[in-house]
Amino acid sequence: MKLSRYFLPTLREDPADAQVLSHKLMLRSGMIHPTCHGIYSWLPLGLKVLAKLERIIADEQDKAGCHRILMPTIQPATLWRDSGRYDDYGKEMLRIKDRHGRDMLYSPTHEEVATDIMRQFLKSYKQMPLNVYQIGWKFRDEIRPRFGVMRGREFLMKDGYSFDVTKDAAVAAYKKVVISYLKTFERMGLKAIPIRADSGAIGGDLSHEFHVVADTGESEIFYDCEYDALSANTMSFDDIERIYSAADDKHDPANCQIPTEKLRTARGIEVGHVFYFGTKYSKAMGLSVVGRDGEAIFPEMGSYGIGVSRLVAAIIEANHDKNGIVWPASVAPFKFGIITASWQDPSIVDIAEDLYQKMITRNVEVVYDDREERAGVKFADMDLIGIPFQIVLGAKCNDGIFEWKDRRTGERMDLTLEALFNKVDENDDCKNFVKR
RNA sequence: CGGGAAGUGGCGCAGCCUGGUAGCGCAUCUGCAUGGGGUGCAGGGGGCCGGAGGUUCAAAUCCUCUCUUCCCGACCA
Repeated sequence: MKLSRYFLPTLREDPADAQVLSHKLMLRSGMIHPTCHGIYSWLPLGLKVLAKLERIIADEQDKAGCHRILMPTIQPATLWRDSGRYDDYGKEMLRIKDRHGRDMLYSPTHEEVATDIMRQFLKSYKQMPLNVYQIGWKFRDEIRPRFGVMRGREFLMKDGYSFDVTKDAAVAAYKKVVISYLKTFERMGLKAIPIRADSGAIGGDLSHEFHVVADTGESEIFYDCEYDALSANTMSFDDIERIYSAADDKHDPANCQIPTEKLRTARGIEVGHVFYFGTKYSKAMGLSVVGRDGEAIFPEMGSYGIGVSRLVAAIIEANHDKNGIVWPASVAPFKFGIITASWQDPSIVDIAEDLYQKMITRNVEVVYDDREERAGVKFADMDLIGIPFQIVLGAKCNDGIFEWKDRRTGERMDLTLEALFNKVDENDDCKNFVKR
């Protein structure tokens, strides 16, 4: 992408309305545009990041054996009357009427629709275990939307629903999702702490929240430093049950088992929440299958959510510096950036154009700042929008030398074209993605 | 909804107290210069001062109402 032709409305100053850093940076880098209170349009740069997150989430879900579907945002009230939640769910649920006067709603969550689908599909215990998920928009008419997409009213969520024959199987499905979530967050460059939680409006008796550690997090969390050393790839659910973690409302310093020197205190942003709630919905909505002995079985269910649009903000909260966003490479809108330090030297522009074309041909995610601006402006914008790897073309590129800059470390090195492409390949996990 | 604050070119702000018909920085456009870390100079365009009503010869400025936004509380991915 050439920046001169891109739709990237960057701002030099923080909008006065934005309070938190991620919101300021998302507005300044032209990722989002506020459409009304708590409702945002996603501009090209922001949408690219959302798509990256979706891709990682979908990949991990698929690996965990879940099946992607897509459910409607507008739903009939009848389904919610079946589950008993139409009257229970408060003003967060946006209620509307269609032209025939039928009660409809913009869905805040999808347990009812998922259960309804399975009422049609699930006939036998042999069809389970089954786990379906979607990545779709939700609407919750929050009392007080704030912090940009961190707490918007309309938000993108990955929500999944599991159906199992027995409680043991359902709990196993639950544990599997928890582990896959940890892998998902780790791939986004995030440190996520699972914390035992109340199940709230969804109901049920087993629930975990996932908190991303960031200085500007909304809640205070406490956890054993052992989490720092663990990798999601080797972690088991037993580790999660064994290792201490709690949010501020649950943490009791007097009864905390672990020694204070091992206790970590941090701010956390809740980016995921999972529930096991048994037969609550299957019984209420009449979802049953035939068991081995011909008996009726109400599937044991769980639901699993990741706040995708909130994750964008959470990643920024956890990855920024004074110059702007510092995207982890796996979620960056563009992995590589090309900057010409002088646009008036035609040879440099030609070399930049050539390099850009070569990278495009290799299907590399690259943004080329071809604008007729001072180098300083280009550097500032590349840093603001958080491009992880930046290639700078100066006088030395006439001798075949390119400067490579790592946004995270600030490290710079001079490379030949061949070395440059090795470096590009080494850092281009898109190709690895496809291979896998 | 309760408690605070604020609405003035695209963005950030000043002007308001003490009414006289709008200004600065950034952005944008033009020209010249510049060319390795948010360039310099000069010139230009763009605002019925959130909206409605009132007071007044005269309202961005004073009064009333209203809408919107932000912060604190209850809610949550």
